[in-house]
Amino acid sequence: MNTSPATHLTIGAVARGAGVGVDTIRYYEREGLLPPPRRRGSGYRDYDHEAVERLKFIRRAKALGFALEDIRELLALSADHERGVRGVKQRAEAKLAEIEQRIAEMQRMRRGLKKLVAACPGHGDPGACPILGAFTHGEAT
Amino acid sequence: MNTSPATHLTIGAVARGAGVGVDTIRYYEREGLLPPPRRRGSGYRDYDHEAVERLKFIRRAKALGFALEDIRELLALSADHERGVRGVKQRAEAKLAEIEQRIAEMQRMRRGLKKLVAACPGHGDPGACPILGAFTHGEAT
DNA sequence: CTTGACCCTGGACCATGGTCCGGGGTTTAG
DNA sequence: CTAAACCCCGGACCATGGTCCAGGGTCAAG
Repeated sequence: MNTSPATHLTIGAVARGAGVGVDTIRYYEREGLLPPPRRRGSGYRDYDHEAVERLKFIRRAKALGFALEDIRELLALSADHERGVRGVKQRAEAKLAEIEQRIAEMQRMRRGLKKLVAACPGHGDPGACPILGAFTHGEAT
Repeated sequence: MNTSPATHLTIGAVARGAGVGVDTIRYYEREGLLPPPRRRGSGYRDYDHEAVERLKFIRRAKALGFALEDIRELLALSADHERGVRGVKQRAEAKLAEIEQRIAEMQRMRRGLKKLVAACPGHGDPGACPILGAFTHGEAT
Protein backbone atom coordinates (compact mmCIF):
# COMPACT_ATOMS: atom_id res chain seq x y z
CA MET A 1 0.00 0.00 0.00
CA ASN A 2 1.29 3.40 -0.96
CA THR A 3 0.15 6.01 1.53
CA SER A 4 2.24 8.40 -0.58
CA PRO A 5 3.88 10.47 2.15
CA ALA A 6 6.29 12.04 -0.31
CA THR A 7 3.98 14.45 -2.09
CA HIS A 8 4.98 18.09 -1.83
CA LEU A 9 2.05 20.41 -1.86
CA THR A 10 1.84 24.11 -1.20
CA ILE A 11 -0.99 25.48 0.83
CA GLY A 12 -2.62 26.71 -2.35
CA ALA A 13 -2.53 23.29 -3.96
CA VAL A 14 -4.02 21.74 -0.84
CA ALA A 15 -6.70 24.41 -0.77
CA ARG A 16 -7.63 23.77 -4.39
CA GLY A 17 -7.55 20.05 -3.81
CA ALA A 18 -9.85 20.19 -0.83
CA GLY A 19 -12.08 22.96 -2.06
CA VAL A 20 -11.39 25.45 0.71
CA GLY A 21 -9.55 28.76 0.93
CA VAL A 22 -5.95 29.09 2.03
CA ASP A 23 -7.04 31.31 4.89
CA THR A 24 -9.33 28.58 6.05
CA ILE A 25 -6.43 26.16 6.15
CA ARG A 26 -4.33 28.51 8.23
CA TYR A 27 -7.33 29.13 10.45
CA TYR A 28 -7.83 25.40 10.97
CA GLU A 29 -4.16 25.06 11.80
CA ARG A 30 -4.43 27.80 14.42
CA GLU A 31 -7.52 26.12 15.79
CA GLY A 32 -5.83 22.77 16.12
CA LEU A 33 -7.86 21.04 13.43
CA LEU A 34 -4.95 20.57 11.11
CA PRO A 35 -1.51 19.62 12.39
CA PRO A 36 1.20 22.17 11.64
CA PRO A 37 2.92 20.85 8.54
CA ARG A 38 6.66 20.74 8.07
CA ARG A 39 8.14 23.79 6.41
CA ARG A 40 10.38 24.27 3.47
CA GLY A 41 13.54 26.29 3.86
CA SER A 42 11.63 29.32 2.72
CA GLY A 43 9.11 28.93 5.51
CA TYR A 44 6.44 27.70 3.12
CA ARG A 45 4.14 25.07 4.53
CA ASP A 46 4.85 21.71 2.94
CA TYR A 47 1.89 19.36 2.87
CA ASP A 48 1.38 15.85 1.69
CA HIS A 49 -1.77 14.39 0.30
CA GLU A 50 -3.04 13.40 3.71
CA ALA A 51 -3.65 17.04 4.48
CA VAL A 52 -6.05 17.18 1.57
CA GLU A 53 -7.83 14.11 2.90
CA ARG A 54 -7.98 15.57 6.35
CA LEU A 55 -9.53 18.73 5.02
CA LYS A 56 -12.06 16.74 3.06
CA PHE A 57 -12.75 14.86 6.26
CA ILE A 58 -13.39 18.13 8.04
CA ARG A 59 -15.78 19.18 5.30
CA ARG A 60 -17.62 15.89 5.49
CA ALA A 61 -17.80 15.97 9.26
CA LYS A 62 -19.17 19.51 9.09
CA ALA A 63 -21.74 18.31 6.59
CA LEU A 64 -22.63 15.58 9.08
CA GLY A 65 -23.45 18.27 11.59
CA PHE A 66 -20.27 18.39 13.61
CA ALA A 67 -19.04 21.72 14.90
CA LEU A 68 -15.34 22.49 14.54
CA GLU A 69 -14.83 21.70 18.18
CA ASP A 70 -16.39 18.26 17.77
CA ILE A 71 -14.17 17.66 14.80
CA ARG A 72 -11.11 18.69 16.74
CA GLU A 73 -11.94 16.05 19.34
CA LEU A 74 -12.65 13.44 16.73
CA LEU A 75 -9.30 14.12 15.14
CA ALA A 76 -7.51 13.96 18.45
CA LEU A 77 -9.12 10.62 19.14
CA SER A 78 -8.31 9.24 15.77
CA ALA A 79 -4.68 10.24 16.25
CA ASP A 80 -4.49 8.02 19.31
CA HIS A 81 -5.65 4.98 17.41
CA GLU A 82 -5.74 2.29 20.10
CA ARG A 83 -8.05 4.09 22.45
CA GLY A 84 -9.36 6.18 19.61
CA VAL A 85 -11.59 3.69 17.90
CA ARG A 86 -13.75 3.26 20.95
CA GLY A 87 -13.86 7.02 21.53
CA VAL A 88 -14.68 7.78 17.95
CA LYS A 89 -17.55 5.36 18.01
CA GLN A 90 -18.88 6.91 21.20
CA ARG A 91 -18.64 10.42 19.82
CA ALA A 92 -20.35 9.35 16.65
CA GLU A 93 -23.14 7.76 18.67
CA ALA A 94 -23.56 10.90 20.74
CA LYS A 95 -23.65 12.99 17.59
CA LEU A 96 -26.20 10.64 16.11
CA ALA A 97 -28.46 11.09 19.10
CA GLU A 98 -28.04 14.85 18.83
CA ILE A 99 -28.93 14.83 15.18
CA GLU A 100 -32.00 12.72 15.82
CA GLN A 101 -33.01 15.19 18.51
CA ARG A 102 -32.62 18.04 16.07
CA ILE A 103 -34.61 16.24 13.43
CA ALA A 104 -37.44 15.73 15.89
CA GLU A 105 -37.43 19.44 16.77
CA MET A 106 -37.46 20.39 13.13
CA GLN A 107 -40.35 18.06 12.52
CA ARG A 108 -42.30 19.72 15.29
CA MET A 109 -41.65 23.07 13.64
CA ARG A 110 -42.66 21.66 10.32
CA ARG A 111 -45.93 20.29 11.64
CA GLY A 112 -46.82 23.57 13.35
CA LEU A 113 -45.99 25.68 10.36
CA LYS A 114 -47.73 23.32 7.96
CA LYS A 115 -50.91 23.43 9.95
CA LEU A 116 -50.83 27.21 9.98
CA VAL A 117 -50.14 27.54 6.28
CA ALA A 118 -52.94 25.13 5.48
CA ALA A 119 -55.37 27.06 7.64
CA CYS A 120 -54.51 30.50 6.31
CA PRO A 121 -56.75 31.82 3.53
CA GLY A 122 -53.93 34.11 2.32
CA HIS A 123 -56.18 37.12 1.95
CA GLY A 124 -58.83 39.19 3.63
CA ASP A 125 -59.33 39.67 7.33
CA PRO A 126 -56.07 39.58 9.27
CA GLY A 127 -58.01 38.10 12.12
CA ALA A 128 -58.61 35.08 9.94
CA CYS A 129 -54.88 34.47 9.44
CA PRO A 130 -53.85 31.85 11.94
CA ILE A 131 -50.17 32.49 11.33
CA LEU A 132 -50.32 35.96 12.79
CA GLY A 133 -52.57 34.62 15.49
CA ALA A 134 -50.16 31.89 16.40
CA PHE A 135 -47.38 34.40 16.55
CA THR A 136 -49.38 36.68 18.80
CA HIS A 137 -50.62 34.07 21.24
CA GLY A 138 -48.80 30.87 20.70
CA GLU A 139 -50.65 27.85 19.45
CA ALA A 140 -48.04 26.79 16.97
CA THR A 141 -45.68 24.98 19.28
CA MET B 1 -61.83 40.90 24.73
CA ASN B 2 -59.63 43.40 26.46
CA THR B 3 -56.61 44.26 24.36
CA SER B 4 -55.53 46.36 27.36
CA PRO B 5 -53.48 49.12 25.77
CA ALA B 6 -53.28 50.99 29.05
CA THR B 7 -50.81 48.76 30.89
CA HIS B 8 -47.67 50.48 32.05
CA LEU B 9 -44.72 48.16 32.08
CA THR B 10 -41.07 48.87 32.57
CA ILE B 11 -38.52 47.10 30.45
CA GLY B 12 -37.75 44.80 33.34
CA ALA B 13 -41.37 43.76 33.76
CA VAL B 14 -41.62 43.07 30.05
CA ALA B 15 -38.40 41.08 30.17
CA ARG B 16 -39.66 38.95 33.05
CA GLY B 17 -43.00 38.53 31.36
CA ALA B 18 -41.52 37.35 28.11
CA GLY B 19 -38.64 35.38 29.58
CA VAL B 20 -35.83 37.36 28.00
CA GLY B 21 -33.19 39.74 29.29
CA VAL B 22 -33.58 43.52 29.28
CA ASP B 23 -30.49 43.79 27.10
CA THR B 24 -32.12 41.51 24.61
CA ILE B 25 -35.12 43.81 24.46
CA ARG B 26 -32.97 46.86 23.83
CA TYR B 27 -31.05 44.86 21.27
CA TYR B 28 -34.25 43.88 19.46
CA GLU B 29 -35.34 47.50 19.51
CA ARG B 30 -32.06 48.57 17.93
CA GLU B 31 -32.45 45.83 15.36
CA GLY B 32 -35.95 46.88 14.42
CA LEU B 33 -37.70 43.83 15.81
CA LEU B 34 -39.49 45.73 18.51
CA PRO B 35 -40.98 49.18 17.88
CA PRO B 36 -39.51 51.93 20.05
CA PRO B 37 -41.97 52.34 22.89
CA ARG B 38 -43.18 55.65 24.20
CA ARG B 39 -41.14 57.08 27.05
CA ARG B 40 -42.01 58.31 30.48
CA GLY B 41 -40.88 61.75 31.58
CA SER B 42 -37.81 60.16 33.08
CA GLY B 43 -36.84 58.62 29.78
CA TYR B 44 -37.86 55.15 30.92
CA ARG B 45 -39.37 52.97 28.22
CA ASP B 46 -43.08 52.52 28.79
CA TYR B 47 -44.48 49.30 27.37
CA ASP B 48 -47.91 47.81 27.22
CA HIS B 49 -48.78 44.16 27.25
CA GLU B 50 -48.51 43.88 23.49
CA ALA B 51 -44.78 44.22 23.81
CA VAL B 52 -44.71 41.08 25.91
CA GLU B 53 -46.77 39.27 23.28
CA ARG B 54 -44.52 40.48 20.55
CA LEU B 55 -41.49 39.19 22.39
CA LYS B 56 -43.16 35.86 22.91
CA PHE B 57 -43.93 35.87 19.24
CA ILE B 58 -40.27 36.43 18.47
CA ARG B 59 -39.32 33.54 20.72
CA ARG B 60 -41.84 31.28 19.07
CA ALA B 61 -40.78 32.30 15.61
CA LYS B 62 -37.17 31.62 16.53
CA ALA B 63 -38.23 28.21 17.81
CA LEU B 64 -39.88 27.66 14.45
CA GLY B 65 -36.53 28.20 12.81
CA PHE B 66 -36.79 31.82 11.77
CA ALA B 67 -33.70 34.00 11.95
CA LEU B 68 -34.07 37.46 13.42
CA GLU B 69 -34.03 38.92 9.95
CA ASP B 70 -36.91 36.70 8.86
CA ILE B 71 -38.81 37.75 11.94
CA ARG B 72 -38.19 41.39 11.24
CA GLU B 73 -39.77 40.90 7.81
CA LEU B 74 -42.68 38.95 9.20
CA LEU B 75 -43.36 41.69 11.71
CA ALA B 76 -43.17 44.37 9.05
CA LEU B 77 -45.67 42.44 6.95
CA SER B 78 -48.01 41.88 9.81
CA ALA B 79 -47.96 45.60 10.58
CA ASP B 80 -49.36 46.28 7.12
CA HIS B 81 -52.33 44.03 7.61
CA GLU B 82 -54.13 44.32 4.29
CA ARG B 83 -51.25 43.24 2.12
CA GLY B 84 -49.62 41.52 5.06
CA VAL B 85 -51.76 38.43 5.27
CA ARG B 86 -50.77 37.30 1.81
CA GLY B 87 -47.13 38.11 2.45
CA VAL B 88 -47.08 36.36 5.77
CA LYS B 89 -48.50 33.23 4.24
CA GLN B 90 -45.92 33.29 1.47
CA ARG B 91 -43.07 33.75 3.93
CA ALA B 92 -44.38 30.95 6.05
CA GLU B 93 -44.59 28.71 3.03
CA ALA B 94 -41.05 29.57 2.03
CA LYS B 95 -39.88 28.88 5.55
CA LEU B 96 -41.71 25.59 5.53
CA ALA B 97 -39.94 24.53 2.37
CA GLU B 98 -36.63 25.56 3.91
CA ILE B 99 -37.32 23.54 7.03
CA GLU B 100 -38.27 20.50 5.00
CA GLN B 101 -35.05 20.89 3.08
CA ARG B 102 -33.12 21.01 6.32
CA ILE B 103 -34.88 17.98 7.67
CA ALA B 104 -33.98 16.04 4.54
CA GLU B 105 -30.32 17.04 4.92
CA MET B 106 -30.32 16.01 8.54
CA GLN B 107 -31.86 12.71 7.64
CA ARG B 108 -29.10 12.09 5.14
CA MET B 109 -26.57 12.81 7.89
CA ARG B 110 -28.41 10.55 10.24
CA ARG B 111 -28.46 7.69 7.76
CA GLY B 112 -24.75 8.03 7.05
CA LEU B 113 -23.76 8.24 10.66
CA LYS B 114 -26.05 5.41 11.67
CA LYS B 115 -24.58 3.13 9.08
CA LEU B 116 -21.10 3.92 10.28
CA VAL B 117 -21.89 3.43 13.93
CA ALA B 118 -23.56 0.12 13.21
CA ALA B 119 -20.58 -1.09 11.24
CA CYS B 120 -17.92 -0.04 13.76
CA PRO B 121 -16.74 -2.76 16.13
CA GLY B 122 -15.72 -0.12 18.67
CA HIS B 123 -12.38 -1.70 19.42
CA GLY B 124 -9.30 -3.22 17.86
CA ASP B 125 -7.81 -2.40 14.50
CA PRO B 126 -8.38 1.22 13.51
CA GLY B 127 -8.50 0.03 9.94
CA ALA B 128 -11.67 -1.81 10.85
CA CYS B 129 -13.38 1.37 12.05
CA PRO B 130 -15.53 2.60 9.21
CA ILE B 131 -16.07 5.95 10.88
CA LEU B 132 -12.45 6.94 10.56
CA GLY B 133 -12.43 5.42 7.13
CA ALA B 134 -15.42 7.42 6.02
CA PHE B 135 -13.81 10.55 7.34
CA THR B 136 -10.61 9.81 5.50
CA HIS B 137 -12.15 8.96 2.16
CA GLY B 138 -15.76 9.85 2.11
CA GLU B 139 -18.36 7.18 1.86
CA ALA B 140 -20.67 8.65 4.47
CA THR B 141 -22.37 11.24 2.35
C1' DC C 1 16.77 39.15 -14.42
C1' DT C 2 12.34 40.58 -14.22
C1' DT C 3 7.58 39.88 -13.50
C1' DG C 4 3.70 37.88 -11.70
C1' DA C 5 1.86 34.44 -8.97
C1' DC C 6 2.37 32.57 -4.83
C1' DC C 7 3.64 32.29 0.20
C1' DC C 8 4.60 34.29 5.05
C1' DT C 9 2.95 36.85 9.45
C1' DG C 10 -0.01 39.40 12.57
C1' DG C 11 -3.92 41.62 13.10
C1' DA C 12 -8.31 43.71 11.62
C1' DC C 13 -12.85 42.80 10.11
C1' DC C 14 -17.48 40.37 8.95
C1' DA C 15 -22.19 38.51 10.43
C1' DT C 16 -25.16 36.62 14.11
C1' DG C 17 -27.32 37.07 18.50
C1' DG C 18 -26.73 38.62 22.08
C1' DT C 19 -24.35 39.88 27.12
C1' DC C 20 -21.97 42.93 30.21
C1' DC C 21 -20.06 47.28 31.93
C1' DG C 22 -19.47 52.01 33.61
C1' DG C 23 -21.26 56.20 34.94
C1' DG C 24 -25.18 58.31 35.85
C1' DG C 25 -30.45 59.38 36.86
C1' DT C 26 -35.13 57.46 38.91
C1' DT C 27 -38.29 55.09 41.67
C1' DT C 28 -39.99 52.84 45.54
C1' DA C 29 -40.09 50.51 50.07
C1' DG C 30 -39.05 51.11 54.78
C1' DC D 1 -34.85 60.57 53.72
C1' DT D 2 -32.10 57.00 52.40
C1' DA D 3 -30.82 52.89 50.21
C1' DA D 4 -31.80 49.33 47.11
C1' DA D 5 -33.43 48.26 42.92
C1' DC D 6 -34.31 49.74 38.72
C1' DC D 7 -33.60 52.44 34.39
C1' DC D 8 -30.80 55.21 30.77
C1' DC D 9 -26.98 55.29 27.13
C1' DG D 10 -22.92 54.12 24.53
C1' DG D 11 -19.69 51.05 23.77
C1' DA D 12 -16.96 46.90 24.74
C1' DC D 13 -17.01 42.05 24.68
C1' DC D 14 -18.32 36.89 23.78
C1' DA D 15 -18.43 32.72 20.59
C1' DT D 16 -18.46 30.82 15.87
C1' DG D 17 -16.29 30.31 11.49
C1' DG D 18 -14.08 32.31 8.86
C1' DT D 19 -12.24 36.34 5.33
C1' DC D 20 -9.24 40.07 4.09
C1' DC D 21 -5.31 43.16 4.39
C1' DA D 22 -0.60 45.16 4.58
C1' DG D 23 4.00 44.61 4.15
C1' DG D 24 7.23 41.61 2.96
C1' DG D 25 9.79 37.23 1.03
C1' DT D 26 9.89 33.31 -2.68
C1' DC D 27 9.41 30.78 -6.86
C1' DA D 28 8.89 29.76 -11.81
C1' DA D 29 8.29 31.23 -16.61
C1' DG D 30 10.10 33.78 -20.25
